[in-house]
Amino acid sequence: MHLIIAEKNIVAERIAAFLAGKQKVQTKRDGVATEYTFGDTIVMGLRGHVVELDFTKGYSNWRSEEHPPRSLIHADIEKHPTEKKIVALMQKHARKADRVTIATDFDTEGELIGMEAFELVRAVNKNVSVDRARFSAITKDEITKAIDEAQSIDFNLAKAGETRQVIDLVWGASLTRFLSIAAHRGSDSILSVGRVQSPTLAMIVDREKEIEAFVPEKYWMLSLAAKKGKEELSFRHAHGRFTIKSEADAAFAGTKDPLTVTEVITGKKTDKAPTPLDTTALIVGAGRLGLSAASAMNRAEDLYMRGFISYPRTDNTVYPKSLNLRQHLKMFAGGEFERDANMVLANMRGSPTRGKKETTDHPPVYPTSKGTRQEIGDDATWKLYEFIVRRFFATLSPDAEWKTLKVNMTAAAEPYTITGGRLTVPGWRAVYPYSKAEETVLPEFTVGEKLTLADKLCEEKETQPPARYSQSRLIQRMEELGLGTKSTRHEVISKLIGRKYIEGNPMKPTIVGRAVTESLEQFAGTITAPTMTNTLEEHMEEIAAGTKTMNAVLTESKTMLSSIFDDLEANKEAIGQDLMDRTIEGQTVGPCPVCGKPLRIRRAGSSQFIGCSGYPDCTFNTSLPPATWGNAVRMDEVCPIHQLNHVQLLRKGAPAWKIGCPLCSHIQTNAEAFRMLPGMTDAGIEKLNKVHIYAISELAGMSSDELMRRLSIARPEAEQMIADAENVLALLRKRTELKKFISAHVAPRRGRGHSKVSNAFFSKGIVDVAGLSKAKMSDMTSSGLSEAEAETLLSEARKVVNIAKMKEYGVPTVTLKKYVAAGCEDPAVFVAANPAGLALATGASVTTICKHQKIVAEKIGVTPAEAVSKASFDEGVATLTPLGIEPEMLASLGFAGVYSCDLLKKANIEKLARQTGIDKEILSDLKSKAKMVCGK
DNA sequence: GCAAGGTC
Repeated sequence: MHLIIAEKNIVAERIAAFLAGKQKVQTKRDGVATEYTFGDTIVMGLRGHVVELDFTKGYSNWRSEEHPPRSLIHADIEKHPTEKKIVALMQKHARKADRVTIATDFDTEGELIGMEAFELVRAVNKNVSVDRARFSAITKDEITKAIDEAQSIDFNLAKAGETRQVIDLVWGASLTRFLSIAAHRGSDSILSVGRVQSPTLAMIVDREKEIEAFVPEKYWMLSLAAKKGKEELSFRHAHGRFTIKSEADAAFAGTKDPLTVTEVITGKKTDKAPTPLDTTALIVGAGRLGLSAASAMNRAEDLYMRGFISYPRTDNTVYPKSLNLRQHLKMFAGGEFERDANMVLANMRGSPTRGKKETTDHPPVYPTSKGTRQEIGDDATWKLYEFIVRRFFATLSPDAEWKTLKVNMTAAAEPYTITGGRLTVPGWRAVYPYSKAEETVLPEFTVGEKLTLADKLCEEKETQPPARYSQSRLIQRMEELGLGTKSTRHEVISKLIGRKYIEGNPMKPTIVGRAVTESLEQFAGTITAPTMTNTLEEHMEEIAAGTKTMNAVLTESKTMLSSIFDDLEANKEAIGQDLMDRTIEGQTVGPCPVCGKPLRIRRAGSSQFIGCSGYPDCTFNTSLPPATWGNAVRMDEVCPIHQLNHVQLLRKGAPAWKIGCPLCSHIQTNAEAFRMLPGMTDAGIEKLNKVHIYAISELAGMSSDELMRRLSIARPEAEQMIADAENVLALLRKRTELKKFISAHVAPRRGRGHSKVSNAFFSKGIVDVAGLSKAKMSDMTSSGLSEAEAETLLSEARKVVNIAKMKEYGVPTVTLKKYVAAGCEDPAVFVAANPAGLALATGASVTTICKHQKIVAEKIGVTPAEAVSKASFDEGVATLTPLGIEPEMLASLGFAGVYSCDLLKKANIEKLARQTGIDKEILSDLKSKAKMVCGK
């Protein structure tokens, strides 16, 4: 049997289809593992790497004394299967195979993946012959030829790939652990370091520093408006930017009639059609459509898996010869792009455009089938597909041609100029609207022609700092520097965002990102420079060429890392302290208004607040919504009044909740409460704020001496104020209680939140649960509640009030709970209830019940229900036992005063049915049973 | 819990 192993399922499927010819291919799928069988051949796909490198067991504990970060440099490394199902399937077939062909992608990583497969195959079948097929396009001819002329695995090339794996793991893991431990960072906030991510982060940090250090310079631009007939045209001064004001002024003064055309230059310009799409160009194009790099790649992956486009991870910018371009244009017949496709077919350029990079593993990204808006569904994904289609069209279309015109003139002695352009041959631009071509059509000019000066202008401008990186710009830079690969660049950006190293769009570093970069630059500069990748690649080439061994390269790399650790360990305390000091900055929002020490965002569990770092000497604090609404983070904006950084709450998948200046917001929230003080005005509130009293609770808790001193007022006034504040505070507490009560019993609806209902109640004078229990129905329905909701709320409120009363009268909590469960929390209902019924319903002793009823009855001034003695109750209930009555029914009977066989026999069925709600027939049944059981 | 590289 011949086993063919491809890098991915989709390639396996196509290899099988090509090789099977007319034979039928049998597909067997088991989760992620799929195999394709025809004749004596099985083709299966891997999922890229199916094994992973990791340190041996003892190194998994980060804080192990025995294995500190440094020890990872020389730790043993093992390979673990990560795709167990696929490995199992491969080994199952390998056992029976007499030929195995590795058909992974034709690049370094593909060779390594192939070697991994080889090792797994040989582990179960020592003698099987293994060969390697290399193909640069997945077409029938290429594949057939590659399998027929299979070669052997290039172990040197694979070893080169493995060297990269080991170096990345050792450097990344050891430095990540060192930095995280030094800065006391936990599992959710580790400080990661890597050969690709660290230089990428450093680029963003560098750019930010350039922007900060930028000093804008003034310059001046001169222009004039000239009239030609009725048309007014704007000419620029030929000097361009004036950097010296006096020169600009002189030129401006010299700009006057007569205006004379001195030169008319016409020309032609070719506007080249764009080149085929590689991954980077795809991400850049998607960026213009408003997609992030990660979103673009996810959508492209989706389009690829559904067969709409070719493989989206490619560095190739040259279409392979085997690709039938005409056929791919014809496939758009009958669809949305038919007209454009026909136009391209009719005017196709001699050969398609080609970019600078040509690789052998995958073609450039192009459409592989016709999709409709409906099929593709998602709007953004459709736009991406359309872009790929139109780019494909553009690469097959003729270049565009422009006719250009440049007119020079003088205004007295000052030279001015204007340029125009007209698109004479639209070419590719007719099918590719993504880069706009602005036409400026100028009228005809002749040399010596005179124009009239209509206006002149001297604009003062400033040079601008360099722009922050957009995601696509950064990915372009990464590619230029050789950082990452087509498949990983966008992931690196996502990783930096996830580690909270960078934020925003365009991207800027966070304080943490900056601190980490600067620490690394100082102590482990190698890892922050893109040259580490370049050097590694050179070494890999040498290993592949056989001029260097893997071991030699690893030893050199490890020696270098060891000397970095000499430095790091010697400065461990300082590095850690520095990182901690600097990253705490992110939690600092500015000076405390009371004592001037820094205010910090503090967190304890899910609650968060802003507190003074001078605590406990200074207790100033402001509240923040709990972290379930989002983590509080500092913003760059600073409040001009309080010099505090603005704060916002960030939660995944939700828009940011901007709190603004924490003190402004604190003052605003508390102003409402202050206004409840009798005679309080806005000016009064301001006065209080000025002496650092920001909340009513602070005022209520203050000593009169302290208030007298702060406000310079007399004692009676201070005492009055504090008393008023206490009253307001008590009222507010009741309100809070009412709010809680409402949110517990009223379901929120769109447009009717809990606070809306609460506020409606407050405005009607209903401020607490006791008030609610006596509320009028009309007040409740006009507060936004339905009648049914109002009924429930009312009865719940009464219940709460009644329970409170019962407690107050002296009914112990434990028993009270039982009475509540039996529906007897209303004191009036409770005292009137038959003690036997209560005893049966609650299980409490009848004596205790009578005692409680007596106490409560006295308090509310009524006579309690007739007492029942323990003896008569116990005896009576015993006589009922043989009847086997359900406990619930027994209680109902008890409440109606029937708790013995005798009482049952004497009962009036009509009346009993009304009292208990039990069916008459059941009752008479019981009664006759009672007569039989009890006799007489 | 670390990296970067495959692929889904």
